[in-house]
Amino acid sequence: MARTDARYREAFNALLDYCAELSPRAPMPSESKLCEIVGVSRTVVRRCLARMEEKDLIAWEGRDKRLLRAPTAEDRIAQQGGLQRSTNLEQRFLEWILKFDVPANTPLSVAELSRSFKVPQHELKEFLAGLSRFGLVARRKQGGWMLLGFTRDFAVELSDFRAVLELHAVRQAVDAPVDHPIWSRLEILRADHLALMNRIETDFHAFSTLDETFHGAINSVVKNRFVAEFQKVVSLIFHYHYLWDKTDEKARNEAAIAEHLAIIDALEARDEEAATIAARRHLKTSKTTLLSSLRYHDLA
Amino acid sequence: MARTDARYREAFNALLDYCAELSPRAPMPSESKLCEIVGVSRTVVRRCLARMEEKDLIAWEGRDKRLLRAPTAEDRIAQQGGLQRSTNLEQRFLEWILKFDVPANTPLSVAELSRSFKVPQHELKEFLAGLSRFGLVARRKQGGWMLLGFTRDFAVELSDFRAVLELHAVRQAVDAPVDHPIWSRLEILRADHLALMNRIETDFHAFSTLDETFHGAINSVVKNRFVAEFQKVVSLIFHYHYLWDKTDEKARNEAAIAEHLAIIDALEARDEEAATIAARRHLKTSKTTLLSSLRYHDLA
DNA sequence: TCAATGGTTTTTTATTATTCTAGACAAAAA
DNA sequence: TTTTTGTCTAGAATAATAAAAAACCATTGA
Repeated sequence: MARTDARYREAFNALLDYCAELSPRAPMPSESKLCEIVGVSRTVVRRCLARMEEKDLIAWEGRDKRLLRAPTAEDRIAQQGGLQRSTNLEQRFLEWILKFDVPANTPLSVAELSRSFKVPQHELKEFLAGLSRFGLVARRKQGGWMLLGFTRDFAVELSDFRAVLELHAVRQAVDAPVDHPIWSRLEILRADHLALMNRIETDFHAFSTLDETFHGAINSVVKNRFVAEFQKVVSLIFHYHYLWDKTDEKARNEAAIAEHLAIIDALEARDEEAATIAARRHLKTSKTTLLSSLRYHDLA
Repeated sequence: MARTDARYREAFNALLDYCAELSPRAPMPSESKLCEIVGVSRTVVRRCLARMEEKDLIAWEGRDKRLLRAPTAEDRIAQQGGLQRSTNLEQRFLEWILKFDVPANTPLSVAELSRSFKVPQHELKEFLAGLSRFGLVARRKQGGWMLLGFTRDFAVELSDFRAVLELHAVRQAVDAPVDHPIWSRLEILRADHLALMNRIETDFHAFSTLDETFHGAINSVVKNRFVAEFQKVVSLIFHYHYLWDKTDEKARNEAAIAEHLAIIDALEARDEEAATIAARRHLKTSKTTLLSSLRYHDLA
C-alpha cells in the first residue's frame, strides 16, 4: 500500500551503473554528490548505500565509502512490474475519443479509463481536471466526470478560436526578419507541398501530417505559452478529424494544398493583406470540413 | 477515513423539508421519484428512508411509505463541521499569490495550501493540474508543484495574448447588430466613466472595478468557451495588479478612463479602424503598467 | 404483457491512512 | 570556515476503504 519505492529501485540501479565506471577500492563521492548524479534525494541515496553495504558491494564507515567489487547483473534490483508510461496520456486519450467516436455527454469512468490506459487513477483525475479548462470534459453533480465532447458548438468555437490565433500568427510572420527560421521552413514546406501534389493520386492521405507541420510552422512564429498550449490540443483534434472523415478526401486535400501554397506565396511576398485573405479562406475550409465530418457522424 | 457521508446528511434534511410539505398519512412517491427530488442516488434515498423509519417518522413496507408525523427540528441530522466551500478556489488562490506577492519559482506545498485554503488535498492537486494548462504552475521533477509565477516573460505573453483576444472582440463588436446588448451596456459604461472622471480626485481607486466591467463587456461580444476561460484568469490577474501598484494611480486611472472613452466612441461610430487603434493603444498602456509593477517589485 | 418499483449486488468515486521521499538542522570532520 | 553526515520533520504519491452510484433482477399491479 501507499507510495511505491520505484524511485529507490531506479536510483539503486543507476548507482550500480555509476560504480561500474569506478575502479575498485576507489573512494566514492559524498552523499550529496551522489544525489546530483542520480537525481534523487539524500534519503534515497542513503537507502541505496545501506543496501550496497549489506550486499558487500561497498565498505561504508562514516565518510569513507569504498567499492569492494565490481557490481554484477545479479546485484540489480528488479523494477516493480508497472513502470507504465503516463506520458502522452493526452494524445492517447484524444485518440481514443476520436477514433472510437465517443459521443458527447458520455460519462467517463475514471476506474475504467485507469485500467485501459494503465495509468493510476489520481493521475487521470488530474488530467481530466486539466482538460476541463478547455471545456472538453466537466465534473458531474453526482460525482465523476463527463465528456462534453465534440458537439457542433464545440467545433465552431474551436475553429473560431483557432482562426483568431492563426491569423495573428500570420500577421506576425509577415513582419518576421529575413533571418527568421520561418522562411527556410516555408521553403521546405513549399517543396513538400509541390512534391505531394505531384503524387496526389496515390499519396493523398499523406496530407494530414503535412497539414500539421504547416500549421505548426506558422504558429511557431508566435512565442507564447498560452498559444502553444492551445495549439497542442487544437492541432491534435484537427489532425484526427482529418484522418477520420474519408469523404472526398483526395479532392479536399488537393484543394488544401493549393490553399497552403497561396498562404506561403503571400507570406514570402510579405503581403499582409493577401496572406490574411488566403489564411482566412483556408481556415474557413477547415472549419467546414470539421463541421461536415461531425454532421456525417451524427447521422450514423 | 474514506468518503464522507455529507451527501446522505444533506439528502436526509432535504427529504425532511419535502415531508414537511406533505400531509400526514399521505403516501410518499416512489424511491426513484424521491431521487429526482433531492438529486441523489437511490442508495442514499433508501438510507434516508431507513433512518426515517427507525425514527418512527414514516411507516415503510415495500412500496407503501406513509408519513406518520410532521418532522421537527430535532429530526434533522447535523452537518459534519467541514462543508468547506471549495468554490472560487481559483480566485482565492490568485488573490493569495498577488496579494502576498509570492515570487516566481516558489515550491508549492499541497499539504500547506490544503490547510490554509481549507480544501481537501486532492482537490488542490486537480486545481493545480488545471492551472498548469495556463503555464502558471508546473510539476517538479522531485515531485510536488511549483509556481512559475509572474515573471517578466509571463507578463509579456499574457498581455500579448490578451491583446489578441481583445482586438478580436473589438472587431466583432463593430459588426454587432443594433439590437445587440453590447450597445446599451456601452452607453451605461460611458456614463459611469464620465461620472468617475468628475470625482476622480477622490474616487480614483474605484477605477479597478470599472476597468474589469469594461473589458468584460467588450469580450462578452465573443461567445467562445476558450476565450471565456482565459478571460477569467486574465482579468483576475490584471485586476489585482492594478489594485496593487499604487504609483501614480490617479494619473494612470485618469488616462485609462480617457482611453476607454475613445474606444467607446469609435465602437459607437462603427469605425473599425479607429476602434482597433484606440484598443491597441489602451492595451499597450495596460501592458506597460503591468510590466512596471513587476519591475517595482523586483527591486523590493 | 409490460412498465414501473423495490430488493440486492457490483462498480465507482471520494477521502483517509500509510509508506516513501525530500528537505532542514545541527553535530562532526576536514 | 566549509563540507559532510546523522537525525528528524514535513510532504507527496498511492493503496485501502467507506459512501455513493448504477446495474441487475425479481416482483408488483395495471
